[in-house]
Amino acid sequence: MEVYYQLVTSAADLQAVCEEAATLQVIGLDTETTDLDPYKGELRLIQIATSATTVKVIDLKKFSEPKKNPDLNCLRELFFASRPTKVLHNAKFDAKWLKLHVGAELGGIFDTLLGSQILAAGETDRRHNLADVTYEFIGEELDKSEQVSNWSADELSPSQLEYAAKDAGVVLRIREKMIERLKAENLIEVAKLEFDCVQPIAHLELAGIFLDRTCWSEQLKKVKKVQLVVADELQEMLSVGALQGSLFGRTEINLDSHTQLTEALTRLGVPLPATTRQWQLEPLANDYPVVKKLLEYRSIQKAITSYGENILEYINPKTGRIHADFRQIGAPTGRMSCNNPNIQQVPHGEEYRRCFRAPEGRKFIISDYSQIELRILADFTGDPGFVDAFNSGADLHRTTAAQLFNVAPEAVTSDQRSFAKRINFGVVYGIGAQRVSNLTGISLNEAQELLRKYFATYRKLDAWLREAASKAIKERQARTVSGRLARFRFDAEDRQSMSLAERNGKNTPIQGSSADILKRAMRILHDELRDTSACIVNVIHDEIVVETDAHEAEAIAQKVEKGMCDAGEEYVKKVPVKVEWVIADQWLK
DNA sequence: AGGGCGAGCCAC
DNA sequence: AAACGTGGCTCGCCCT
Repeated sequence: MEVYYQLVTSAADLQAVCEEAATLQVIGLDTETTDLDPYKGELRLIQIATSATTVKVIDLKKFSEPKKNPDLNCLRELFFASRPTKVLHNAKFDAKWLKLHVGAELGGIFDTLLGSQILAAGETDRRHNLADVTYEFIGEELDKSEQVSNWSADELSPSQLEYAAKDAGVVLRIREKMIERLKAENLIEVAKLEFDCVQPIAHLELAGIFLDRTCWSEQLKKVKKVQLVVADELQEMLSVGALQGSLFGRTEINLDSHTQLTEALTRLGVPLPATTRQWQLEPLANDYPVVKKLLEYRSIQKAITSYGENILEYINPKTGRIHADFRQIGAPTGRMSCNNPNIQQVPHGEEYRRCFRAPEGRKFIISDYSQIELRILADFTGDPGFVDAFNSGADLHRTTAAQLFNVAPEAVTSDQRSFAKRINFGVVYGIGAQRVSNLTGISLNEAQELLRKYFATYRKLDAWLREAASKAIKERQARTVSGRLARFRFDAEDRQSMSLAERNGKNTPIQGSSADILKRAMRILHDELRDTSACIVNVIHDEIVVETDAHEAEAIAQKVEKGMCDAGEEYVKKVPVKVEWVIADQWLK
């Protein structure tokens, strides 16, 4: 389809564009930049499609200091308003550039990337780049060859401008088709939830988080010292009885090679299980000192490789902070994922987390939902045991332990409580007797008996889980509280794939609803914190880390707690939603 | 040489 | 067979 573009280079033309756009219900939006990193490159073009075939291309090179330039005020107003709806593909990308380089925030986002992912509902074989989505929804090929062209040239070529204009126009046509499909699949609500979460995540990435380089290096130095000793000890133990070793000193093996390790351990007469995984090796540790040493080595090695110097390379030279990438729909359940680096998987140990800290004069508010998945489960199942425990403020794990062990709640030992806790959490994942047995050390028969008792205590919970499993097979899908859809693929001949689908049927609504609540909370907090010193700097599934000026930390913490509770209570009705927070200098609870 | 994949282990 | 769910990272090994 032919797209007509108008190049906008003057304040007067821009004003006219904004005035026209403001009268519309929907506009297409896209940007062209000279880099992928907004802290590095320049924002060159902003394309506004007033119709699928008419696009205004704003050349920011013709506007000096765009962030402060009053000529762009009309643009900032247009963008911030919830109407017209702004249609973009991967809006997070553009939102970051517009925020940083123009000082603009986008209201009323429709993101065709997220829409495509929502419709795919976890089908992993689907691609979601603009070319693929264009083909999928309107059946046209899209030429992306200019995407990587030189966007810093003084004068852009007609071909570049045409390409730029085309992308902004095509999303309008995709949206028309996409809305039909979202409606047909009952996915409008979840789409809105996701679209509203784009801007908060854009700000989260721009804000980044401060990592104390020195603190991290010092920690690493300590671990490396220990590692040398442990590696040497392990080599020594493994080389006993090696053939070539006697003449030329010790035979060194690669301790990280699974093959070499298996060989060496076998030679030493260690009865190796199928794999050398931690959980399989643990029972052998007492009888074989070499196994114990191996486990020690592994845990140190993990610390050095995964949490070593590499993370320091992610510190942005401009901001001195780490700006990780968050994938808004990272898992089929709707959970976010994070990489480059993954700051959702920093070890819980104090020595690591204390390196993430608030800069001078700032504070962290570390805030998390208390047992949100179990509360969601209580709400879904309406099981009186769960519901009453949460409503009365009782300790659910203690209550469960009392039931399982036939003792009064006050008489529950800490061992019994942690036992019950494991079962309660396990249930969320569709745990079976085998796993209970492995986890707790009781026999398979005892584990079966225990689960019978557990589900006899929580009858409605049992019924809900059974129903969830059978629905997963019958309907091949599940939904969360926001209506998010997850489709399951399995082979009716393959028991393993069937039982996986059943466990997914139980787990997806719970894990996914928790993700829904968190995303809703991010939106609420984004609005609540807009004109304060506070910003969200990390999000870890049920935890939100906010950074704020120290003087208003207490007030901000109150806002955060309220926002998170409100988000939860929009979806969870039968039990209260509880949020716990601390104000701290470091990422420590 | 470098991509793909599995093993192993970190987070929730 | 970890038959307890979702991710990402780093390593060795295999393949082209």
